[in-house]
Amino acid sequence: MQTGPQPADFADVRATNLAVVLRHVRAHGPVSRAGIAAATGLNKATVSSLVADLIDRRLLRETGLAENRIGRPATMLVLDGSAYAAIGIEVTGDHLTAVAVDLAGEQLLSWRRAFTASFEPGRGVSAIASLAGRAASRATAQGRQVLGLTVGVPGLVDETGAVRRADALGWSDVDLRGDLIKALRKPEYDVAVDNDANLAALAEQRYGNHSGARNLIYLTGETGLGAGLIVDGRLLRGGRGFTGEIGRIQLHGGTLQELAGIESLIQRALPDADADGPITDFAPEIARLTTAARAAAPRTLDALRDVGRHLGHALSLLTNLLNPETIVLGGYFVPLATWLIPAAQAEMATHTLAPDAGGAILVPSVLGSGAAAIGGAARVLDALDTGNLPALAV
Amino acid sequence: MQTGPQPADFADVRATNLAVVLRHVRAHGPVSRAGIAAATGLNKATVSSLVADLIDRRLLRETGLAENRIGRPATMLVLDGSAYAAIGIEVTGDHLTAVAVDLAGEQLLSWRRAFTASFEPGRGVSAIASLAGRAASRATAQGRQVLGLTVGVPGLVDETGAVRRADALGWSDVDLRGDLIKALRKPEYDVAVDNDANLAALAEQRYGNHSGARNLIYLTGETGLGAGLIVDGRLLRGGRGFTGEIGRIQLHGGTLQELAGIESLIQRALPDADADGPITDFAPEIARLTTAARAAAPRTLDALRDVGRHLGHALSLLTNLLNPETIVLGGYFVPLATWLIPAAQAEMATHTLAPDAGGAILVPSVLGSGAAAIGGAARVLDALDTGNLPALAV
DNA sequence: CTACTTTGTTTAGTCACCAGACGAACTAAC
DNA sequence: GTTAGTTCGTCTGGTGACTAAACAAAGTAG
Repeated sequence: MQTGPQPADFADVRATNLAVVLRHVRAHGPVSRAGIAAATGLNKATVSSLVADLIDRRLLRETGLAENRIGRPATMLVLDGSAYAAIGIEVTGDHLTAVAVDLAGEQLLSWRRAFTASFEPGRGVSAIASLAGRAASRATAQGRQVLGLTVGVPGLVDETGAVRRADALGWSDVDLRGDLIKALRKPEYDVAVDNDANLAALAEQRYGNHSGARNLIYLTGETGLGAGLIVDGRLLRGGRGFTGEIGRIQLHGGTLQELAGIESLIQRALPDADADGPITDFAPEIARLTTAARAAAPRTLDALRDVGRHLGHALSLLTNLLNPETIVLGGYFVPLATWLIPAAQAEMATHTLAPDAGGAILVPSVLGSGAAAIGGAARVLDALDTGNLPALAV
Repeated sequence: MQTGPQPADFADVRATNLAVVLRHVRAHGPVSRAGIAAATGLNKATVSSLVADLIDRRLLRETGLAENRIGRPATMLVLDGSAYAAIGIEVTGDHLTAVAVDLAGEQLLSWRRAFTASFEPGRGVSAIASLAGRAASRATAQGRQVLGLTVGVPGLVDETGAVRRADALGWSDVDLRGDLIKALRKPEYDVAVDNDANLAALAEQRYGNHSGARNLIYLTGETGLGAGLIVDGRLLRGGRGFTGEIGRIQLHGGTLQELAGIESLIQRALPDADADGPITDFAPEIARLTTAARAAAPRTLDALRDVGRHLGHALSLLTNLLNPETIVLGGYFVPLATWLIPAAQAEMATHTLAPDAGGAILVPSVLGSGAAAIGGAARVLDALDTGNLPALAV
């Protein structure tokens, strides 16, 4: 039970146990009521009552199938993904990604469109709201109730959902959550705004190769460099909500953003990088970079090794401070992981304990470029896992 | 309510609400039953029942005093510290500190004795057990029930209470908790072992000048250099429990331990420091150091400024990653804080956001040298605050 | 067809909380 | 001094959620 100042009552017991059953079914495939009772320690009668409630809420479904052992056959229960949807939107300097996910983890839609932050937040907010509105309409048209929307932004987001500072977008002090709620005309679903690295970490925890890890760090490799920190099973937020600002940390030679950011990497790894003006679209540059790396171009390999070392140094700091089990590289680091990871691991090994004594393993993300968007949906679905169920449909 | 796999039942509701009442009385001085009900939202009848239970358990006490407002006078309730005691022991390279604290925060005893780790853990364990046993006897002789014992060790302690590695003691793989339980002949009270920085952070959170802070970092300045990290109200433990190993982090020029550890500071700040052999007792050296600093000896001031800068650099990393509100300097850093803090703050200011935008304030500890011992007792008492009450006395 | 096994529901009981009534104890005012 | 008003804390009855145990349901084994 929680340590909070709030007292508990029956509703809390019910919510907790509903969540226990829901999580158990999600984690342990098709199960019978009796199986749930045996595994959770709840009484059979209680499980029956809880399951009936969850079926009413269209969160569980009976599969007609019976098991073929001795005794009365069991009616198996599985997650019913079909009634609800959660929407996540990721904002970067050059595009928006929207995804909708159902409870069973099915991806209902995955949209990507160009986006220009353009130093004028008003239009940016309109574009985000428009995309969110269309995603919600699509989900509704498919007969699904939208449970919530989370927008991931590369920058500092405070606890009220306001963007205090987002260099990659040129924004500061934009009440994104408030403006979105206005633009969406007070939707009945939940609206939240969070840092992109935080959401990507949640996505990895729920859907990644190392899902369920209680200690996981996600390192974004988008325009900015940020970290989402999950320690002891919880996402760290800190005093103002500004955790994981790893790009800002000072190493010998500059900040990590300067030493190992994507822009710096491109400029050092590609001999003919455009010297004039900022890069507006990174994807083709990264493609050229991987080609050059595969061709073993010395300058490219040197730059990748160098960036890997700096990342490794920064990750050794994180490892000494937070003792994670898993570190996931995301964004543009994923296609480059083959070259970055060995250098980073070598650097980490010299400054931290060995993996068998509490060190961390370093892996590339398998979630693709929209990790933060998926994480936005995951944040919404996580609410169900903690007992915050949708009201009964009438 | 918790997200754990455990289902909830009535006992949990009761425990949660008992803890709510207990915490409220501890935080808000003498209160009446009606006052508790109004503040917590619990029903008056429920509060009466909870209070009766807590009085039976000798955790609360009625003060005969009545308030002088209109209406029926209230019978005020306060914490009853007299029935229980919690014991904390801090182990360092050269001494043991034992404290016993009651529920109301009264320090019942504070012992300090010499200790030699001597590369032979067996005798060290005996010495700790002997001290713990005598502290427990003393508390029992005063009519108090001992609720638990926590031993703080400068080093890596895993989740089972085994010391995996403690350089300052020359220990590795010592099952300290198991050995203590054996040596104390399976005491009926709870025995735990934890990292000294973790416990000191708990002590600051419960008893320090910034008590109640939800985001607080404690930096030890004993033989080793470690950090206790409290983020979002919880102490971070990480995958193996090895968080806060800040001495091990690599900065330009060496590890933080090498750059800003007490030994390094003494050797650089005192021109005539013993060059031969390790320093066995730091206290007199620190005293000489403060004298030299007050006399504005250039070499001393330079060394302090330098160490302050390195600490500031390391703390800027922590601040960017964890966004704490408060950072507390402990151990031998406390008498030197006057000279260390300005340099550290200047360094932090250049690498982090300004305090008004989410930065951290840096202060010396006010708890004295036995902070980890006090924290050991605090860990025991924290169990009460989360509903883990002692069984009813018969 | 009978015995056995396992599932899931039903019934009765307990426990903790809540709302509202009520007695207790005191102040204020006439 | 009596009466009204206020606040405190307890008491009573009611509700919701869990549990244990009995039981009906639906199969297998022989």
